[in-house]
Amino acid sequence: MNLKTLAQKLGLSPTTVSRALNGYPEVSETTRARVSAAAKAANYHPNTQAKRLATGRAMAIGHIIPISDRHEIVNPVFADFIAGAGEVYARKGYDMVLTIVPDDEEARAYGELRSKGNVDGVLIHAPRVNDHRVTMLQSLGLPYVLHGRISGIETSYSWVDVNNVRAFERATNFLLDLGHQRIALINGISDMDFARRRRRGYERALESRDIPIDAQLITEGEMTEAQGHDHARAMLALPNPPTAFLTASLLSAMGTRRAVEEAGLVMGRDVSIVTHDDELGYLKNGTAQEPIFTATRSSVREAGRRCATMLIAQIDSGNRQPISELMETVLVLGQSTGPAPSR
Amino acid sequence: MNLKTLAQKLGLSPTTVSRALNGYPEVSETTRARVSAAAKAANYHPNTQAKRLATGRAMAIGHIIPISDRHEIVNPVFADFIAGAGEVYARKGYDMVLTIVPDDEEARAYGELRSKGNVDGVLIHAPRVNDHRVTMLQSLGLPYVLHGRISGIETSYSWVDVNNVRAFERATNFLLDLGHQRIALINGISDMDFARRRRRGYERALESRDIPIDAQLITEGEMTEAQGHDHARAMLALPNPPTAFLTASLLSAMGTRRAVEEAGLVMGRDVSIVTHDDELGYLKNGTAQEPIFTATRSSVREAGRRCATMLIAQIDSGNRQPISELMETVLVLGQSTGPAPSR
DNA sequence: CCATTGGACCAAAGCGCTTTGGACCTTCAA
DNA sequence: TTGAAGGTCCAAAGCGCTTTGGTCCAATGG
Repeated sequence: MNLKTLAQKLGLSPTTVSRALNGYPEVSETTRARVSAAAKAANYHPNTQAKRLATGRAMAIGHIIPISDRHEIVNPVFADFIAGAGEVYARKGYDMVLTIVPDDEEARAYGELRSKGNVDGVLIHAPRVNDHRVTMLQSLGLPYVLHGRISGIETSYSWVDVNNVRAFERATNFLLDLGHQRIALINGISDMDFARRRRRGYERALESRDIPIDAQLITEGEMTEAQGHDHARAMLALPNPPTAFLTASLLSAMGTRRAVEEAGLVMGRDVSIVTHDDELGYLKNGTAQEPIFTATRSSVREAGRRCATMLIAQIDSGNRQPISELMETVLVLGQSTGPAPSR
Repeated sequence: MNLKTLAQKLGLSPTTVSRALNGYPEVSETTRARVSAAAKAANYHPNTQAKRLATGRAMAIGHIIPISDRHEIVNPVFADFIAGAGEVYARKGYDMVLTIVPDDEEARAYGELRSKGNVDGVLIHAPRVNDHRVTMLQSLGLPYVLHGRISGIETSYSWVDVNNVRAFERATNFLLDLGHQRIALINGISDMDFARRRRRGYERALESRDIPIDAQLITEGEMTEAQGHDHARAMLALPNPPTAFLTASLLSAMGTRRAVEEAGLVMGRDVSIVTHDDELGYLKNGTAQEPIFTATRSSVREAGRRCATMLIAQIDSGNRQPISELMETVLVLGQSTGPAPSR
């Protein structure tokens, strides 16, 4: 079933049918009703490719996922982000196009997406410090929104981000207020912009209380359970071990807890843990009422929604003025923190 | 830059340029070389929409992700599967189109995808018992491949699946061989076909040794850390607690371990755990050499690759003959299992 | 020497839609 | 009564590609 046959069946021209279905004013309400009824009855949906070609709009948003041996971007956070963005796309009639690409071909992939014209814009994941993608997209003229920001770049761009500095500054202050002096940071990969910002927040809190920063208490890496465990275990074996941990993800926190318990310590009494919680769908921090870990919380799915909304707004309006949105975290109290143990 | 201007620049007709770039024989090798050089120099890529319209092929595969409050399909397994499939798509020049849809609109979404013509085929995730999607797709005439199978359906269809029955039968036998008699199964949601099959494997092993199946030792649910923990804890509190657990995912296994340790027991000595391990990128079962959990292992990313390969083969060949592929698991030995404790 | 073959190219139609630039008719004000 | 205005519809020209059905010319075989 295509436009032409539908039009014939109705005794109308394709023009009129198209206009009726697309809500143009120059068609009487009675025929519009007739047309939409017939379209529904025939289960007619305009061919996407034809529509795209005619309008010059792909009605699709691209997500490029680099894949490498060293580094996993296909992570739980990504899945939830996608889900959030996808909700918005579906509502707005956009498709989501995912491209998996070896990370050394990422630049080429953006260029191709652009020149082949199969997306109207792209969403940028996991920006790194000094990330080159923004300047590349700028020169390509392809609309984009970043999930995160890029330290050390001067061009302005559109982004949605969590206030990571503030989140980790607050979390650190919270632990300091509980009397902890030896606070460890188990961070994400230092190359990642968000990790850099979290560290800054952590350091800022310590500095403001004149507590020296101990490099031994700061580690970074892929945010897995094993990482949390291994790093925490190593730090707990120090002559002067930390009494509190700040971790960058729930998985790291789970690993940290395991190390704590293996050391014969009790979480929340001997050792406190504060983590960042992305509110992933299948990886919950206890229940909403009773969190296990004290955590800085911010829904990554909601971030996905906002990124998508922002990008579509930019595309639809044709406005290339960079805009941005900073999401604040909440600090939820769980069972993993308590006053620093007295020596 | 489009075909016409490129052709003009070369002093050729669009026909010839198109043919040169698409490898048709009726063009001399010298002009072909000239054309492809010019195309590369001009960074020319044929417009996807136009190509699709002209060829009638979307060069895209759809994945429909239902989303609901009760049930999370946007899970870690999904992300890795997507990554595997996406690798293949990229290599073959296909796009991956993700559609996030409220689960009560899933059927409509398939129909729309079909009639709007934006994909050439779909990959079906997480089939449930008596899943209706296969019959629907059959009647839509849209090529598809299932990741998993559907118990209780008689029509034949194409699928890629892990031999879940065998995997869990072997795992159970392994525990039985170690002397365990009280073996618990912490399963995925019973509505899921894979969960049904795993249970069957578990029960089959027990039956073959005349060990009664104890309903108290079988639970099901979303495969999260919390589920593993809560279910294991409850079972360990039974008057006659299990000495071994079979879990359906690494997260569940981690939760189970936590419950074991909370109970003051030692994993691998007092309580054994065998889990299924999907070899997720960011959620590893220890290292390849030293697994933490004894596990039935099968890469879900590889399954994604095979599904994609199979689907594309079907689409390209036009062959609608159902085909299938059964992947066997390996049973890797970790530190989580040991002989049953003597009373 | 002529008909045939095959190699290299091209004009034009078509994919299914949108959109421009009318056409036709009714209504209304002057 | 007439011209303008407005409402409703349509024919046809694209969008950028592929593909059908050629043309033209050189080579080849009888």
